[in-house]
Amino acid sequence: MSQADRIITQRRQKLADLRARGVDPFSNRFKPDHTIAQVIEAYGSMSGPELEGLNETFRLAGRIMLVRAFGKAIFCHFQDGSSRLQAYVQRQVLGDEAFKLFKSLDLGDIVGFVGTLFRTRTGELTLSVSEFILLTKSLLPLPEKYHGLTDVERRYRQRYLDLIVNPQVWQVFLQRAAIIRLIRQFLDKRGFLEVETPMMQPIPGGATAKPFETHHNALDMKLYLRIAPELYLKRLIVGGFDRVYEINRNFRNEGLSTLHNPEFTMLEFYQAYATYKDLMELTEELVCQVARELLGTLQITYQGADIDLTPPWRRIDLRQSLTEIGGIPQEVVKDRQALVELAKSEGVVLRPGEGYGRALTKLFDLKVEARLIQPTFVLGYPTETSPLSRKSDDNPEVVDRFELFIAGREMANAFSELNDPIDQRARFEAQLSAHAAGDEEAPHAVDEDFLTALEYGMPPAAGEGIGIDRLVMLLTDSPSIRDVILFPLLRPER
RNA sequence: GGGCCGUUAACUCAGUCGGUAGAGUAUCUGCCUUUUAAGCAGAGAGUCGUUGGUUCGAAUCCAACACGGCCCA
Repeated sequence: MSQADRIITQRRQKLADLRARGVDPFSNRFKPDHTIAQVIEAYGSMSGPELEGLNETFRLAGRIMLVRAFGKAIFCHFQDGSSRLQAYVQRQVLGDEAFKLFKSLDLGDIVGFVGTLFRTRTGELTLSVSEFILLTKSLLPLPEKYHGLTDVERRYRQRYLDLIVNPQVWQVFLQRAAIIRLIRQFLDKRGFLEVETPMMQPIPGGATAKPFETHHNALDMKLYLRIAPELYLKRLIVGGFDRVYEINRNFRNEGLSTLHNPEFTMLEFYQAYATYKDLMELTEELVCQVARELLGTLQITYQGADIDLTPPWRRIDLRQSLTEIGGIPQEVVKDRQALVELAKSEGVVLRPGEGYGRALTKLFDLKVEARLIQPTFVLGYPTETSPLSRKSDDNPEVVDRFELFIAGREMANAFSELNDPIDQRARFEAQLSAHAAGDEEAPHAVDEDFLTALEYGMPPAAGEGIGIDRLVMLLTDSPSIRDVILFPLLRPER
């Protein structure tokens, strides 16, 4: 018999023995009156004599993580969802039978304890146990007590195990929740209304990406998981909600990487009577407020790089960045033909209908993006690659748009919204021909209802999307998007 | 899709020139009432990712495949 089978057999035997003795191995008759963190918070600084003078019993519950057993006494550490505490169990106190039962418990079992607080010889706050009750028998052995679980694949596949044995992982997800909470507070305070718009859409719009397809049986219709909420949020701006936001999942049927998960969380918000310039300031304030509240500083370190979030952030024109940062001579950047040739020589594949604009943004991805470590707004995006953005009043070839880069990656994308329905229709139709020419990322149909909404009149507005997962990566110094998503997509095991 | 790396006991990892499997933790047994990855003594525990190939002999060399990681597209 393999060791694994043997351990499972032993534990199942213990389970049967417990039942035979009338002990419920999955009892739910114990209510803790404190969390461990509450106990540490309230009593962690008291001296031994002060603790013993308390004359108070505590009811605590948690999973047994470490055991140091002697002949007639046992020390163990147990943890709940807040922290970890030592318990001291003595035969003299519990009696022979209960002590023997406790000795038969395994690492991983969940137990309720009743006891008083004291300090051990080494000064550790400890619960002196007068009673205990088994709450859940664990049938599988935990990973090693010291190294925890390091196998990256298992950590992602069995996140519950990762969380049990690697408490530092909690921190990231607690911080993730805090970041989202802080963003909500920030936006709520500024009069933004949180809304929920369809995740299943008949025409996937608002971005260029390959969508997931699904099917609704009763209506016998094809639906797509949304690639962005944009077109629905703008309908709400038409409807009169002047400030709206949504924090929710988008789905893109693309590859996986340390920066990409097929479902990811996006904040999108829209503000009537604002421009993309207003949103630059708002973005600075938002990110800085979150960083200050979360970390207490604007000087952060990401994977060894020092990043200073202090505003104002650098603003640079796309073309200028190609020259100043990407090292492409100004004459080449200005020369449409020469730039397209350069892009091709760098391996960029231009599809029918794509030209100078696409070459600009692709060369930016190749030559500039990774080098924008400090927060930088990039401006002057080509109209060709920005089908939902308002054209610049000064130059119709570029749009009123920025992207924000921090730590060499895109963190946000924002623009003044195109609210001219005639222009919008023309741009949709250009996308349609791109789709017909084989571009799977372009929408397959014109969203007529969205155009109808625009025809009723959408007030001038600006909108922005911020990738929450990437923001969380930045603020928690996490190298992979899988470290900030509880259950990242993995290929099934065979 | 391409390149590189990884996959050995339940966990964390060794394994030299190709000679037939090791440690620590965990588990089980015994001793032990202030331990801190407790200690001491003993025992059991393996489809070396899978499939083929080379060889007298493969965890080790070769190939394909699977899953994962990093980088690139």
